[in-house]
Amino acid sequence: MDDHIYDMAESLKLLADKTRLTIIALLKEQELCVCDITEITGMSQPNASQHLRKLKAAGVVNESRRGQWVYYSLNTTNKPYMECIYEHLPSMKEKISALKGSCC
Amino acid sequence: MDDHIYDMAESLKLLADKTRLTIIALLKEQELCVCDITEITGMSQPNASQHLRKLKAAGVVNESRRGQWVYYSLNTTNKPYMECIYEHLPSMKEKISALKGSCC
DNA sequence: TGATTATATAATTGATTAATTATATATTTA
DNA sequence: TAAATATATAATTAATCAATTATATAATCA
Repeated sequence: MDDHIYDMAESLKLLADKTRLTIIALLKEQELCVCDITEITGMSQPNASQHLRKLKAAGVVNESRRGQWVYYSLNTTNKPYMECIYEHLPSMKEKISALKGSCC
Repeated sequence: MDDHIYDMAESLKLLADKTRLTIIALLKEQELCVCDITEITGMSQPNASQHLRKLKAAGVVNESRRGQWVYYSLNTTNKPYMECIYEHLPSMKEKISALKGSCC
């Protein structure tokens, strides 16, 4: 019971960050590569990479390399207590459709 | 949309802490005073007080003073995206029933 | 009123962590 | 194979934050 609370707290720490929550909101719409995420958000590439690594380590996102590009997608089946958070994220459709896609 | 994500991240930071999550799990069972919480968890009184203050400032818990004692209760209606978290907290019934209640 | 109990606040300390800068690895293409 | 592009990792720095210690406030009771 104590372990469960500890695990929940550790998982929630991952979501309790503006940058990672933005990445999650984007990936909820569709899978994206790192360069898409940096273009949409304006964050640096190393910064995006580090946050994605943490999310992947916790099983929140899945990774798949295709050629030069590494695509990330959201794994919504991972933690049931995260569902209501995913559900209440704002839509990122507009930001994604504004993608120039100059990298991939 | 950016503001919403920022607000969500700030709110989630409150829950992303083992100590506060434990307090929330306890208050989900029933309202408790500060001395109950310190007795059940073994945390220090100033520590409990500080965490409760943060939770109250965010509207996560309600406060009511009755005599010497200040009772806290969980405000589950506050943030809809926290519902699934509250739902998946482990039961604290056993710990609460083991209360000696030597303070209040 | 003075002592006791319950709770809150303030100051300090140590640990955690996000972002940046610099560099390394991996894949593709000329 | 060399150059270019995409991504990852490492090291550093600055900021945030939890817990402790010490002290203050508030309510009750003798």
